[in-house]
Parts: sequence; C-alpha cells; structure tokens
Amino acid sequence: MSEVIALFTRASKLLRGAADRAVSQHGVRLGQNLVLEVLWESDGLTPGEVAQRLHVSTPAMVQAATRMEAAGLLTRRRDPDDARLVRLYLTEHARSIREPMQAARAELHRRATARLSPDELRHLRSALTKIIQEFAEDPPDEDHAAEDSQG
Amino acid sequence: MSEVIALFTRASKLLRGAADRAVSQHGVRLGQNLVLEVLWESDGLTPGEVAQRLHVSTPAMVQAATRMEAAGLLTRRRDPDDARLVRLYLTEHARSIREPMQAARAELHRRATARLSPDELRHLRSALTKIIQEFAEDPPDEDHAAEDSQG
DNA sequence: GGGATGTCATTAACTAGTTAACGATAACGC
DNA sequence: GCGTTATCGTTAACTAGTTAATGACATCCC
Repeated sequence: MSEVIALFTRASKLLRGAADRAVSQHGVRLGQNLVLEVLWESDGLTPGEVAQRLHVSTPAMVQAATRMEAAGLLTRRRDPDDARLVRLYLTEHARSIREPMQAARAELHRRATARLSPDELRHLRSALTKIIQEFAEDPPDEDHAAEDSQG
Repeated sequence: MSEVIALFTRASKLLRGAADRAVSQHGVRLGQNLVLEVLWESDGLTPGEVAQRLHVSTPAMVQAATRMEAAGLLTRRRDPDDARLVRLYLTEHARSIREPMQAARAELHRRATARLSPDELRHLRSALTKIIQEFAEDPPDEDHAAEDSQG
C-alpha cells in the first residue's frame, strides 16, 4: 500500500531485526541492550524506574530482569530502606560489554542513515518528533532535544 | 538519547498503540487487521502467501490464523487440488467490518501526518524508503512506489 | 510405481510486550 | 499502635513475533 504507516512499519521491523543481529553477537537480546544502556548510566534503579524510562510496562521490565538475571547480566537486591523496592545492579560482565555494544549501536545508526543527506536526516528527526508529539501525552524525551537544532 | 533510532522506536510504538486502540473497537487485534487487509483484496490465500505479503514468518501467520478462526474472522479449508495447502477464507463478519476498519486506518493516517506539511510528508516517505532499501534484500513493496515521485 | 527430495502447515520453545489480579510493605489517619 | 490506603514487584493469561523440528503430501526420477 506504500503509505506512510506501512513504510513506517516495514522500516521499523527491518531496523529491529538489524539491531537484534547486532547485539546478539555480544550475547545480548534486543530490548536487553536498552535496559543495559539505562543501567550503564545509573546502576541500581528499580524495575519500575527502568520501565518508565524505556516506556514499557513494569511487568515487561520485571520479566526482562528475570531473563537478564538468568543470563548473568544483572542481579536483584532488595532495597534496605524500603523492602517494597528491588534494585537492579549490573554484573561485571554487563559492564565489560559496554564499549563494544555502544560501537554496535553507532554502526547501526551509521547504516540506518547511510543513504540520507544531513538535510534529510534533519527532516526525518523533525517529522518523527512531530509524530511523537501527536500521539504521546508525555513530551518526546528531551535530553538535549532534536526539535529543530541540526545537531 | 534523542537519536534517530530512539525517535524511531518511540514513534513506532506510539503508532502501534494508537492502531491497536483503533482496531480494537471493532473486535480485531493489531496485526489481524493487516491479515484482513490482505484477504479483503484476495480471499483464499494460503498462510504462507499471506505471511510473505506481510513480511512475517509462516508460523506467525499460522498462529494468527488460529486466533482469527477462534474469533470468527476466518475459516481454514484444505485445498482440494493440493492437500498440503490450507486456504484462508474470511467469514461474512470479517467482510462486514471492512468499511469501518478502513475508515479507522484512514483516520490513523490522518492523525499521524496531522502535524506534517505535504513537503515534510514527502521527505518522510523518501527517508523511510531509503532506510528500507538499506536493510531489505527485497525492494520496498513498490505497488505504485513512493520513490521520488511526488505523488 | 516407488523411493528420495521438496514444499507445505503445524507445533514447540523461546523473547517481548500488554492488562489484570495478587501480595507484601510503607505511610497515613486517628 | 492499628486499620486503611497507596505503592511497589511479581505472577498469570494473553497477543505477536522469532527459529527449529515435525509430519503430511507432491513431485521428480528412475
């Protein structure tokens, strides 16, 4: 049908597949690397906090944590001050793969934008941001925002 | 991180959620409407054929067919000429919701592109097509292609 | 015509997400 | 201090996708 949403779906799936293959080389599954990226920045978050940052439900994060625990990527520890809370701590191994994983992410980004001119890339970011704004209640994650700044 | 891939993922998820809510009103789940759209056009395809058109695996389509059969949306019938094949036929009910479902899809499209100028929309389609070309072995579904023709 | 090969759908086991229900623990009100 | 309420993580049941293994049926070739 070649309409925007169909193109979007297709591109999204292809990107997802490429990302999965990329991170799999380091024994990590797609989605797990997003958790890693959050915890590399701030270790010891709770499942709920990570879920919120990744825009997924808490149960999804709990299940991911269980798998990642089994894979030796993180450990759960009860918060000593509030026994309702669980805190997620990365293992030494998870910290050790930070560099190569980030290199893989950079390479994926390079490839995704390979056929786009800087101008097209700027347009794309702008369009994506507008779509996000249309559908999100929360504003679209303005770390150092993409708005119209041609970073 | 506000980089293109992150924006992409976020937009994709939001679009997916909006699409799910839209089709749910008609008792259909996300993904099922894609199957419906294929079968509305050509009823009686095999699971493998539908899977190929939707770029999903055959088992995924088989499972979707099972759920859709349980939901009264389609029936399976063995091909009389080749007993390996199963053919999927829509029920009367599935055919009856074609119009409202397509209206919902149009509305979703309208909303997704609400904040984009025609020029931005054209840029977006072009960029998405280029990303698809970068990652797909198959060319990106050229029904009446989006390439650079400013339809 | 009958055995090797190919082509289907299906099942199994998995990742990954959802909502709803549950259970433990804090925190608040009195 | 103790019951109610709120806040966590977890589990359960589901949709939706993947790859790998099965099994039924065609086809090819001899």
